[in-house]
Amino acid sequence: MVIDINLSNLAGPKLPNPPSIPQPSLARLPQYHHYLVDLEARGITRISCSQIGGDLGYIPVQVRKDLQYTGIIGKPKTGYSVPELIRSIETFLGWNNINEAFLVGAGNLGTALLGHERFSKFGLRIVAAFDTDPEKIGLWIHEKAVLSLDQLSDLAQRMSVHLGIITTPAEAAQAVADEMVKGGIQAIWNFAPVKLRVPENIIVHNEDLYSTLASLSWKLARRFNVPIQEKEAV
Amino acid sequence: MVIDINLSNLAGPKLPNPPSIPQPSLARLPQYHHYLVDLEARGITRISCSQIGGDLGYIPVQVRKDLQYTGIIGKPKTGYSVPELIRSIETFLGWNNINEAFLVGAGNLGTALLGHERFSKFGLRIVAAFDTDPEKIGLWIHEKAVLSLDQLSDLAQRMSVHLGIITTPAEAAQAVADEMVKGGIQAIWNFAPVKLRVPENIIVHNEDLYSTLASLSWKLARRFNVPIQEKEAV
DNA sequence: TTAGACTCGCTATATGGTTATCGATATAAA
DNA sequence: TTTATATCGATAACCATATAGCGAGTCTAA
Ligand SMILES: NC(=O)c1ccc[n+]([C@@H]2O[C@H](COP(=O)([O-])OP(=O)(O)OC[C@H]3O[C@@H](n4cnc5c(N)ncnc54)[C@H](O)[C@@H]3O)[C@@H](O)[C@H]2O)c1
Ligand SMILES: NC(=O)c1ccc[n+]([C@@H]2O[C@H](COP(=O)([O-])OP(=O)(O)OC[C@H]3O[C@@H](n4cnc5c(N)ncnc54)[C@H](O)[C@@H]3O)[C@@H](O)[C@H]2O)c1
Repeated sequence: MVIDINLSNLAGPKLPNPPSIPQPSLARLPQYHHYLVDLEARGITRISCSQIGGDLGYIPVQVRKDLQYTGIIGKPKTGYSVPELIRSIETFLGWNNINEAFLVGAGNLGTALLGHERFSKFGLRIVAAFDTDPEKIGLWIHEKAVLSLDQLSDLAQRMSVHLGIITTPAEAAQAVADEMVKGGIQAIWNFAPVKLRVPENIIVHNEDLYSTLASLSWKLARRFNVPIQEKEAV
Repeated sequence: MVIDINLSNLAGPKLPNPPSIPQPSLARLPQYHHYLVDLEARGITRISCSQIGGDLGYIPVQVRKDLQYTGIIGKPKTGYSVPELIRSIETFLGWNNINEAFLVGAGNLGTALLGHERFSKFGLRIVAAFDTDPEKIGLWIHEKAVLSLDQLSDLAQRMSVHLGIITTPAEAAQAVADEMVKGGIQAIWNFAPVKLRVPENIIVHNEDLYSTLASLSWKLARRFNVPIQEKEAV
């Protein structure tokens, strides 16, 4: 994996309802999706697991298992229908229904996310940003209004927004999460490198860039600096 | 749970040298690091696995195993020395030696990364950006020069830069990766949602935001729209 | 000084995801 | 029409990681 860091249960203690699909499989589905959309654009209508696996670097069995979770059924010899498979993944992931989201922390990273039009293709629409910096409140960033954090919980309730994105400094993240929970937000996408304390039923996913960085620098260090460690390594 | 997605073997086929630390453990180390730095700032000098686990949502055994990979040794009853533990993690991850990096794709996301000062605390210094857009070449973004992509491989060799960051659109990512490999870059941090084809010995980590998004929307969909699926779920 | 409790470190087991194997089926070519 | 081949779907073996259990050491407090 790139090492997936997947981590997979990086998030925390056990879930009440274990998911019916392995987390790593879930994480691979978007990759297949990107690949398939590209195929479709090139006019290819049918595809086999062996082909997908060959192109993406997985063994065919794994691809087949992953795809089976979406409920698709293929035909022997010919494989799957590309458009059907794309629809199957999208439906399975809930990318047909748009999730509206609030983003908090209109800084470097927040601005980048606000400007990412393509999210709407994947079921995500960021409808507003929030901040505490008076300089930022009132601005429009990538056609989205930056509002005061005070308004968040009230607006989230009134607009039935269920998804929150946190791109504030680490110190502020917990307070922001509390505010989101107060507003009835169900799921949080957290870019700050802290473990959030939220009620059991709230879904939290951390996007920890430092985890990836750690893997990279560990491997680079191992490769360059330290043939000494080589022998220590198991 | 958060569920980390990192998946960890999201990246691809097997590595030649299996790492001496499980990928999930590697991904958790930065979390401990953040937590410990916070503790140190608050003047706490000793810490136990139970305490760490309680605060971060892991069971003590797992914390202990993870930390053991860094080579730290604790004392019964008192636990670990906080500053010693921080140093141990930093050394293990190679965060003491700075890795210089080139970033390609000075767009939304690239700009955010270029502006992130704190990376230098974690062994990463982005020294220059590259782009193909004539409007961008020649600009300075967050005190870093934006150069033409043509110069990349030559400069990478001359400056001995070993790490490359890709924040271009998906279509351009493969060509950029090829250019990086040509320049002798050893490790690539890829934010574009594509599988890169690179020689065996190149380290690639994908930061696939869509994977996280997929998990979130799958869970939200499961929660809201479809009690029907509830019974299908295993 | 001594009893007690807490925590580390090691070894063993359990869980879950990945990989291999096998039979069935549809397509294509003979 | 028949035969060969590729692929799917399901089951089973395998492996990595997470969890549990146990013994040993050290600090605290009586
Ligand atoms: N930018 C990156 O490349 C990058 C990389 C890795 C991790 N991160 C993480 O992402 C987060 C954001 O990073 P950034 O570079 O965008 O930071 P930033 O400083 O550019 O932006 C943070 C924003 O949050 C706002 N903010 C501060 N306190 C707030 C509060 N209590 N409520 C609401 N808003 C508040 C600030 O006004 C600012 O607009 C950080 O936690 C950082 O560790 C960023
Ligand atoms: N911005 C986000 O929030 C976000 C979220 C998820 C994924 N991503 C991914 O990150 C990548 C970058 O996203 P973005 O929003 O920053 O895009 P962007 O369009 O803002 O920036 C892309 C930059 O790459 C440059 N570029 C294009 N072709 C190039 C080439 N061949 N060589 C060098 N540079 C080239 C462009 O000139 C532009 O400056 C995309 O692959 C996107 O899918 C971004």
